Amino acid sequence: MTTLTEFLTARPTAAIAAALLGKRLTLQTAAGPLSTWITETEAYLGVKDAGAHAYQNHQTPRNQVLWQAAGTIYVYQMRTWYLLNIVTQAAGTPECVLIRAGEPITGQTQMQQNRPVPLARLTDGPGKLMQAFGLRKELNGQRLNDGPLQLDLQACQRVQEIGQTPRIGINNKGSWSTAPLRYYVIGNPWVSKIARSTIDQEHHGWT
DNA sequence: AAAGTGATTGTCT
DNA sequence: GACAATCACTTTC
Repeated sequence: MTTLTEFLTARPTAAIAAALLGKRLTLQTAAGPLSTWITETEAYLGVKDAGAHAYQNHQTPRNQVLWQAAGTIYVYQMRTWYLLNIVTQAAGTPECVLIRAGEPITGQTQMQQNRPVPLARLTDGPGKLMQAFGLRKELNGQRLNDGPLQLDLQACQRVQEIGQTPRIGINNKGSWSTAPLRYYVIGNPWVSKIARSTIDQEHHGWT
């Protein structure tokens, strides 16, 4: 049995980001559980990564929770949206994985109340996922699996094929702009910026 | 289908 | 005052 801490520390953060695909992410609410299969992630490699908030160990009030232990939730605001990250590696090593999208499993009705759009556009982006969950910054600094937000390492889909591209929105950061640190489930409809023609209607990219 | 633009708001220098 | 780990809408092919 792999513990959450082992899962989030025993290998490089890029490998953790890939391993998170297909895992179940659930938010417990008064209206019941809102859960998704993770379909898209990005790795942020801390002090050496020019695209990361923790680049060169630069600490600010916004990003300070990145230096906490693996499993700490890092939420920050991007314009009018909120983005969810999971801190990886030991305390003091400010790396993390951005959860960019997920396939709805349960709580679809509730999620569509939080974000009134068609199912196909409900959770196919990092800001959209957080809006569907009805979350803002309240979970920042809290611990995953120690509150309403839970990652289930047992329940998971198996990914047919993992796609890899540069991270979205990381511009003018030299080789870090092109580093292939974004991972996604090829064929899944709930992935940001994908061509409809590549969607696997039958299995959504799972085996 | 892809590329471009504007909205909008907290954060940091 | 500049800018951002986004999104939705418009334009163009």
